[in-house]
Amino acid sequence: MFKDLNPILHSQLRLAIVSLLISLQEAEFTYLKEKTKATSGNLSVQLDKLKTEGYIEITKTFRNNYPLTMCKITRKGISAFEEYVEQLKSYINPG
Amino acid sequence: MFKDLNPILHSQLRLAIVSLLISLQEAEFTYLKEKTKATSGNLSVQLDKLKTEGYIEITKTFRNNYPLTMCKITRKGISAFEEYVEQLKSYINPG
DNA sequence: ATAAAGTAGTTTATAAAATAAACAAGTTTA
DNA sequence: TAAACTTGTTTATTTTATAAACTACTTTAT
Repeated sequence: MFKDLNPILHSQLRLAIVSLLISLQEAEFTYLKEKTKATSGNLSVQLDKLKTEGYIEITKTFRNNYPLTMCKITRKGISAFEEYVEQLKSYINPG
Repeated sequence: MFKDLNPILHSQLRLAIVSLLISLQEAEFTYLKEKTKATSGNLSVQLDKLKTEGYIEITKTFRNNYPLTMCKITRKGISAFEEYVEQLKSYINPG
């Protein structure tokens, strides 16, 4: 009847992050922060969860002397997102 | 870009409850418990939250000597659900 | 050269939510 | 009349989300 919702994706901020990365492939920390309107701390924590789950990859470099954190969606992240959407449908669509 | 997700509905159990009530109009506590596979305690707490929010009405009677708790969706609950689905679309659909 | 302000984050502490365990109040069955 | 069952509620615990505080370094102004 109701499929279990992937708890990693069933979070407003993590869902927004993954949603952005799905369409962009990759994005910078600061870009994600601006688009999601999250605080740095919250974003940092949620990115780490997504990374731990293998849904994104994080690479740290420098640009113009400043730290630059790049986040990239993985294949696992993409299919988890697609599954999550299917799970949601079991709640949204009657029957 | 991303609409805020109604936190009352952005919960696996509460979403399942409301989803069921949307199609049935009303349902008994025990029925909801069976369909959602929730524990009684969890169901009790979440029904109370939905009631407090005005999304459902709860009426308590007896049937065959046993307590009978009936839950009914309200107009407010219906429109909150519809809004929630719209909010979700801003995450799911690119653009 | 150095203090003040800014960038880009991380870590830790607090608040909120979900869940489970324990309890209540009765009913039925053996 | 005791044991087991029904239908829940309340309280305690765990998990999760969020915010506050901190780190580390850079740039700008003095």
